[in-house]
Amino acid sequence: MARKQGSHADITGPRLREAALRLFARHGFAAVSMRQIAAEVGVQAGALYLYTPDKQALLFELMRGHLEDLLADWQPPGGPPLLQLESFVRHHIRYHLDRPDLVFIAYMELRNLEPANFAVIEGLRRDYETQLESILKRGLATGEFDMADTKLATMALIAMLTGVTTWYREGGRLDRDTVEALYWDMARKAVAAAR
Amino acid sequence: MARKQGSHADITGPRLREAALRLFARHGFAAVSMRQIAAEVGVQAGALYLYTPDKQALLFELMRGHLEDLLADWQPPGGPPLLQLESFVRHHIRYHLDRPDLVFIAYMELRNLEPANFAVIEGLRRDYETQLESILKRGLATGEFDMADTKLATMALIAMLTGVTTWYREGGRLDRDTVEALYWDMARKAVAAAR
DNA sequence: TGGTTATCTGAACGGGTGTTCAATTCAACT
DNA sequence: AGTTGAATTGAACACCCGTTCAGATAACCA
Repeated sequence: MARKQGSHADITGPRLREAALRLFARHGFAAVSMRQIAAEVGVQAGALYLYTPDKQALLFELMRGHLEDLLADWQPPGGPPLLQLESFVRHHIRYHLDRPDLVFIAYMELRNLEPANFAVIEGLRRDYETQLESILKRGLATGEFDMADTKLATMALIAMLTGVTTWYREGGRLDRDTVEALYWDMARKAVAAAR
Repeated sequence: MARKQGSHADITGPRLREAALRLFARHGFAAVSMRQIAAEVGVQAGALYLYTPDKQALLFELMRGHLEDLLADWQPPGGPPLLQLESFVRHHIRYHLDRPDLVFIAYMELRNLEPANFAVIEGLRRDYETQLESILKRGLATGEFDMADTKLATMALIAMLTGVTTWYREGGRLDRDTVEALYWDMARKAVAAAR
């Protein structure tokens, strides 16, 4: 029963990535089989290999795409470090709330990447962290911020912000704008210089 | 070749839990087989079932033990909320730095718990979060703290603190006491009332 | 209308999975 | 010295894994 209506290649490809993303996020990479993904797509397992060389590449491409989009989607605005930090924090929260599944697997499935793939992903993640640390360093220099160690502060802030995906649920008690504002408030205070 | 030297039951049991903990943390629950664990213990796979009813129970007991220990190990001291918060934060950092593998699987393997087990673990985790939130609420009442939402602040602080396990390495640039002090500094500022 | 080709099926491959259990081994006790 | 029984082996069970590929299908092109 192939080729039922028009070419399926441009439909099955995206559907494969969507199904893999959802299932990996829900059950974990190792716990999901190619046959489960195929069933979700509505196809036999063999057909998936027209669209991905193997299961590992499926995971890697999802993570790489996510991190590259994250990096490309934010450019530091001009202005004082405080304004740059606000832009970074608000963007981080918004971006993560929009893509909970991608964020989830990008943090959870690092262990399941082959060494070469892991190195690429880790590099992209470090690039992202460096963006934040640069802001903190600049703010430290101007005296707007105060912290004993910019690297630790970077990790602490990113962990705090990324944690939003573990509890935020659409339609819950707090709306997205409020969540964004409250995280920005805490982040700002955490690194602020005493006035 | 059984019973080589003395009774092995009180040796194999703990070794099983240690091996499972290490392997689960390193490769993930779903990616580790009972045969791999058995090899680490130095025994055939069948023998593991003298010490655990099944693989799921192995994971569940590790997580339950960790969270129960975490809850039992800290009692709020008397005194003002600021002092209680300091005690909580410092204890959290110390406890997590001492048990990186347990912390890791307790956060990463929730998806692999059967529903009944998940409910237990989630309850324990909520109990722990409630301890922190109580402190924040009290400090908000006394005016020592200032935050718009205690629940969000609780989640943000815990995420920030727990994140220490993702980057801290023994013998690294910062020692444990410094790390503890710097996290306490950020946590304190993040919820502090403007002076 | 007939041939071409992208798309997919369905079976197969070698191997791994969690779990069970009869049989075996051997320290300890009588 | 003989018996007991805790501890373990090793084989077996039924099933699932990622991946490959010859063959079937059907939309498109000449």
